[in-house]
Amino acid sequence: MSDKKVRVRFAPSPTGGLHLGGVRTVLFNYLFAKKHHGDFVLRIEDTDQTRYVEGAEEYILDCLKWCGLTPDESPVAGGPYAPYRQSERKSMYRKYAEQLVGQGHAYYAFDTPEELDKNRKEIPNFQYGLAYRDGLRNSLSLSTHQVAELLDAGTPHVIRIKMPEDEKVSFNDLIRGHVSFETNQVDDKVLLKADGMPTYHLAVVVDDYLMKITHAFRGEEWLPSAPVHLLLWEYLGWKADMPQWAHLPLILKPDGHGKLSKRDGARLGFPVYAMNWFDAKTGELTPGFRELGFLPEAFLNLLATLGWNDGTDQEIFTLDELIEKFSLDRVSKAGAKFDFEKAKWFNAEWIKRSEAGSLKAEVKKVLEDKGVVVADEDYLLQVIDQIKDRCVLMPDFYQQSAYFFELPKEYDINAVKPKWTDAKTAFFNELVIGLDAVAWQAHDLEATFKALAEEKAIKVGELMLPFRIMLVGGKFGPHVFDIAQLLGKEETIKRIKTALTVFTA
RNA sequence: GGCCCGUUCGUCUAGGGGUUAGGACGUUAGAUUUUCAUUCUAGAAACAGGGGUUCGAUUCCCCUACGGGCUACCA
Repeated sequence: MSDKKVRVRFAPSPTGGLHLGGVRTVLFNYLFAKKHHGDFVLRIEDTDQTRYVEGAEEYILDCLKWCGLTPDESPVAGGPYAPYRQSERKSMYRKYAEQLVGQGHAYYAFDTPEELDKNRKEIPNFQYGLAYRDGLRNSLSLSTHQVAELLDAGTPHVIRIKMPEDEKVSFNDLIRGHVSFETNQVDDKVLLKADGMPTYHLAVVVDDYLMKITHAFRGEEWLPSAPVHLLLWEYLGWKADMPQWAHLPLILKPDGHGKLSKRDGARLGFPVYAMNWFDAKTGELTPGFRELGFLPEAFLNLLATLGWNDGTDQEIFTLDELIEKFSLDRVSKAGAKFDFEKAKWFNAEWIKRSEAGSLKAEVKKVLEDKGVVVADEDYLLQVIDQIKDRCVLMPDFYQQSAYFFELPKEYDINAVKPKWTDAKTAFFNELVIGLDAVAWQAHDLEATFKALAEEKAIKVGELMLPFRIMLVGGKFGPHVFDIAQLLGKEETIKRIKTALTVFTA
């Protein structure tokens, strides 16, 4: 097994938006594949036609693209093991299910869903298996003749695996170590549905085998069905090719307990999906990390450290670093509660560490979406350098930089008016004149400003805030003389004059 | 209920038979920033409980408790 080329797959069901945990599973798959110079496959598990959602597959592809986790093989990229949608592979599965029936490891079952519901309701701990299968309608309990008749009549039926009696199924999970199950406790899972589609259980085994998957990562919620899959690999005669399993810890709600769901996001005010997801049926929009203003690098970074660490104090990792350092044996076993505060911290760190140039396009979009005209991109770059340390999410760039591009929309008048004096009016009137002659550099501006203050016998501290409000409109932003320098002489003077009329009105 | 998995500061985690149990987010207090944020410094804050094993357990074993997952012709 170890000499085989590493091949992993992400196998989502196209039923809606892509959850945090889903992206983390993709990430771990991707990191593992790249680290071992293997292939990363995207396989769409659309075997449940009743749950199919229009646009979900495209959405998943878009998410992967945004994250930069491009599959080597996928429904759109194709590949040597196409097709990559299980619905298009439908015809492949039946023969394996029939093979299992022939071998005595599976059987036909004719019970209707209604009958089974009734049993579940009436019999405590009912499960279709050892204890009850003889009393139900299937090819184990019925005579060969009866079964043939039912089959000939086209009676709807499923194929179920026959769990063996008194056996222990165990395997070595890459994250959890030794895990074992008693077969008597596992029910006879459906392998092939009445509509001819395989269930996940059959499809995942058949496709992992056919696609030569070497390592299978999935959420911990799959652990209970692992024995079914193990047995299938064995019964189908493929045991030597079975991938190594790794069941990832779950991502939990920040408060209370349980798996994180999109409802928690709505309830607690943070995104759960990677990108906005619009449900055409309900008209409901579920917000995403991307639209909220997360950088994909930060998103990946925070996901990577949710359940994994490299053993050092390092917390900020680039994708390349993650590929280099990732290791399954450093993935923790316990579920992790999602912490949105820390998620934002990751984003702020990434913004701070990013070059203005790499932020430019996204910042420009943020500003233009708000109606701010960005005419000069070099100017924009300088603005970004001035303010990126104070932005946590990308939309913060609007609030933090709009005044660099247009007159303040409003002035924090309460911060200046109560203490305003005629002397200050005189100061700023003279400042306008004085400024006109200054070489336009922050430190020269500051010197001129302070000299004039001294001459007028006004404390500099009394003048700094009004000056800031004049240029910015509020009590925030970088050093005021840096702002003035960037704004330019003409604009600065204009803003002083404009604000003066407001302050003295 | 049954089965499976798990359990170190509020949260994410490091560590591992002998440590002042480390880091990060958040939080508190200071410093810097004539605004705010950043930054810096300091502080509070954890080994679920009970039995073993051992000279010595937070670390290894067992039990209990608690938490989570699964228990569909969904994935």
